[in-house]
Amino acid sequence: MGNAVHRYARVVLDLPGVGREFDYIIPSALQGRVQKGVLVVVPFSDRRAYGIVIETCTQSEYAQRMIESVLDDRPVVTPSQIELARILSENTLSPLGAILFSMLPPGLSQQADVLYTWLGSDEIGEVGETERALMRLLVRRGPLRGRQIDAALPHRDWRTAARRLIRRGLLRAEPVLPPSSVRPKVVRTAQLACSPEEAQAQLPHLGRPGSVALIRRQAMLRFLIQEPWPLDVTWLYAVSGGNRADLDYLAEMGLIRLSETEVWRDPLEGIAAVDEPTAPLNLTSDQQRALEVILECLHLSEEATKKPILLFGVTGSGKTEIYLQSVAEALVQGKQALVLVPEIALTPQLVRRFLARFPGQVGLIHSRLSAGERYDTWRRARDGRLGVVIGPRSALFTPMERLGLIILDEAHEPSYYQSETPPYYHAVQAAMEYARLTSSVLVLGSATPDIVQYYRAQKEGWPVLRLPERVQTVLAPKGQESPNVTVKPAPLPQVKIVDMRQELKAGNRSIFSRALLENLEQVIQAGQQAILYLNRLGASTYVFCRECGYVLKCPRCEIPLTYHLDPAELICHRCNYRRLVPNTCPQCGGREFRHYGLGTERVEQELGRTFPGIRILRLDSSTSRVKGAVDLILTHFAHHQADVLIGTQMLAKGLDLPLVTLVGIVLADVGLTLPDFRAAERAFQLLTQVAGRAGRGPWGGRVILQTFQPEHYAIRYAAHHDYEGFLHHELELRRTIGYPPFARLVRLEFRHKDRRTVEQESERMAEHIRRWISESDQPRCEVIGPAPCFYTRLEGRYRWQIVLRGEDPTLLLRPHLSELKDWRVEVDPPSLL
DNA sequence: AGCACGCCGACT
DNA sequence: GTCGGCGTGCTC
Repeated sequence: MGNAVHRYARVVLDLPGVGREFDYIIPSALQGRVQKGVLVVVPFSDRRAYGIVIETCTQSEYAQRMIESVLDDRPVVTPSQIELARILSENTLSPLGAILFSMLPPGLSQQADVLYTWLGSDEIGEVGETERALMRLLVRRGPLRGRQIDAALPHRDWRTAARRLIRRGLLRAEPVLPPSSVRPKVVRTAQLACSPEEAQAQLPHLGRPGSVALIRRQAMLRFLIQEPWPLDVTWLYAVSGGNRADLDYLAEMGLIRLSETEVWRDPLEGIAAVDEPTAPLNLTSDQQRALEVILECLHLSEEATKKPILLFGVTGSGKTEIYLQSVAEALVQGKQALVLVPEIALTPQLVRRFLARFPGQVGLIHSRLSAGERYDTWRRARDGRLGVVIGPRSALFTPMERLGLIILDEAHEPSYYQSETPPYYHAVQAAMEYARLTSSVLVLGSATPDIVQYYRAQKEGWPVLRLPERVQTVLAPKGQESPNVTVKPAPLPQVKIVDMRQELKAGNRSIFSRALLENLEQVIQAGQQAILYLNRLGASTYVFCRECGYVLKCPRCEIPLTYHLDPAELICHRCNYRRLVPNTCPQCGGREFRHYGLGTERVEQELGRTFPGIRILRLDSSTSRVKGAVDLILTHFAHHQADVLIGTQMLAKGLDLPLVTLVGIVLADVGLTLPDFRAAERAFQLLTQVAGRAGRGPWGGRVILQTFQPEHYAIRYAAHHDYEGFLHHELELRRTIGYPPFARLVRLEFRHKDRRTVEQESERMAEHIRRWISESDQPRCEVIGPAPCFYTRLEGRYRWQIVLRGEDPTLLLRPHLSELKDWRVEVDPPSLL
C-alpha cells in the first residue's frame, strides 16, 4: 500500500483568478522527480503555466494531461508551507494559488529559463540563416539557456527558428531554474577565537624570531585583541602589512576565526559602534527570567503544543538581547530561526547586532535587494546554509526545513498586515499558525502590544514576559575581561501635558506652547537636540473647537465626523451621514470651530522665526521622496548637524539618538478622531513610541505633549506610560461598542474611477448581503454601511466600503465569493480607513 | 488570467 | 444583414 506508485499530481497554478487545484499525470520520465512542493510547467487550456505540486496521489478522476517538466528538483515550498497556505487560504478567503505563489521570492518565475540542447547532426539540409546560426552556436558551446542565446544572437528572431527545429526533432527545449549568479554582498571577516589573555600569551610564538612574518602576525593579533568583533580582513591587511597567508596561519593556530559577514549599510554607520557587542550581554533579572521562559519552550519536545510568548518590554528594555540569546540557543540545537521586523530600514541596530553575533549565518531580506539577491538568500536558506533570516513580513515564507524559532519584533505594527495587494494576510496570525505547524517557538515582542493580541494572551494563558524597565548599555573599559558590557536601569522620560485651550485663553495663538518654547531654548543652549513630532494622519480632516476642544460626532453612530472638501462637509464614514461645518461650536459657542492647518513646513517656519540661526531638518513625505533622502537626513541629525528634527510618523521608531533630550508632540489629538475602531490604540502606541525617542542617552529627557483634549484617556495613559491602564479602558469600550476582540469584522471595498458606479455597486452589494443574511441560518451578522472610505479617492479611483460584523462573518460570505470577485475582501482587517 | 460562447445595439 | 460590446463559464 505505502509504496504504491504515485502517478498523479495535484497542482496549483500561478494564474491569479484560477485558485483551484488541478490534477495532472506524472509521465514515467518524471517519476521520482515530481514530489510535493516542486515547481513544474504544465499545459493549461491552450497555453502553459507554472504550477506547484501540493500532493502526489495514486488515483485521480480528472487527470488527462501530463506534467511537462520539473524546473528544480528541490521543492520550492516545504510541506509545512503548503499546510500553512491551506490554512491562510481558508482564513483570508483568498485562493490557495495566490497564497502559495506569494510565498516564492519575487521574480522566481522570471528566473526560470529554457535550456536548449542540440540533438541533430550538423547536416540539417535546407534551413534559414537564423536556424543555421543557432545550430552552429549550440554545436560550438553545448546546451545554452534562452538568455545566453539572446546575448549571443542579439536582434535575431531565433525563438521562431528554435520552434521550427524542435518540430523537426533536431532541438530539445526544457524549462530550468538556473542557479543564481548573484552573490550577496559579503566581506571576509576575522575575529578573535580565544580569550585576549591566551592571544597575548601566543604573541611571541607566531613565527621565526626576527622574521617579517612574525611582526605582521603580531600586529594583526594585537589589533584583534583590541577590537573584539568581526573585522573586515582588508582592514587587518592595511594595519599590519600582512596578507591572506598570515591570517590562515593565525586561524590554523586556533587564535582567530575567519568568516563572512554580509555587508549592511545603514544611516548610523560608524556612529554607535559601541552598541555592537558580539558576546552575550549580562542580563537584568527581568531579562533573565524572560529568557528562561523562552529557552524552556525551546527545550520542549517537538510534539508539545507551544503557546505564543508575548514579550512585553518598554522601549529600550533590551528585547533585542533576549532575541539574540534565544536565537543562539536555537542554533545550538541545530534549528533555524526567523526574525521579522516591521521595516528593516528602520532597525539598523538590531540587524547589525545579529550580523555581529552570528557572522556568516544571517540572511537579510530588505527592499534594497534586487530580485536576484533575494532569490539567492532564499536559496541559501532553503539549502540550510543560513541559520537566521531577518526580514519584513514576507520573510516568514522563507523555506526552512529545521525551523525552531520565530520572532516578531514590534508585533503590534500595522506593517505586518499586507493590505496593498492580495492575498491580504496578517503576518502575526500567519506566524501563529506556522509556529503551530512546525512546533516552533513564537515570540511576539512589543512595547505596546496589540490590544487584540494581549486579550488573547490573557484568555488563552500565553506566557507574558514583562520588561518594565529601560536599561542602558555601558561598555566597560577595553582590556577588561569578559563580560565586557554591563547594563543598568534608566528612567522613562517624564511627559508633561500642555492644555492648548489654556494657551489660547492666555493669549498665546502660536502653535508652540510656552512650556515647549522654554524647553526648546534650554536644549539648544545646552547643545543637545530636540525632535518635534507632527502626526499627519488625519490632520487635514480634523475639525474641532479651539476654545473647548469639542469634536462633532455622528448623531446616529457616535463616531467623530471628518472634514472633506469638494463638497466641503463633515462626513460619517460609518453610515454616510453628512452635514455642513457649523460656524460656532455647538458646545461652547466659540467662534473658532475649524481645522488647524498644520504641516511640517509651517512648524519649520515658525520655529525658524522664533529661534533665528537654529539648524532645522525636516523629515516628511516631501523631503524623503528622493531615494536615500531619509538616510541622509537621519545621518545629518545623528551627526549633530542640526538642532531640531521636525518629522511625521517615520521618525517614531527605531533610531537610537542619544543627544535627543526633548521630544515635542505638536498636536497629540490628531489621529484620535479617525473613523476607525483602532484610532485610540494607534494614537496611544504612536505617542508612547515617540515619547520613547527622548532621553536614550545619559542626559535623560522629557516630552512635551500639546493637546486640546488633555482629558482624553489615550493621552492621559500615554503620558503616564501606563499601558495596562489604557488596555483596560480600551477593552471596556470595545466590549460596549462591539468591536474586536469582542466581534470579528470583514471589510468589503469597491474601487472605481467613476463615483456613481462605486455608489451604485456598493448599494447593490449591500442589498445582496442583507438578503444573504436573511436567507442564512448562520449566527447574527450586521451590515455597516455602505459608506465612502476615509481615503475617499486613491490612485484616481473612488472607494466605498461595507463592513460586516459578527461572530464569524466569513461563514456568511463563503458561498458567495464568486459574486465578490471585483471586491477587495479583507478578513479581520486591522484598520477600517 | 485568457479565451470562447452568447445575446443585444450601431454601422459599412 | 454584420461587427463588436462585455457577462458567464471553463481550463485537470
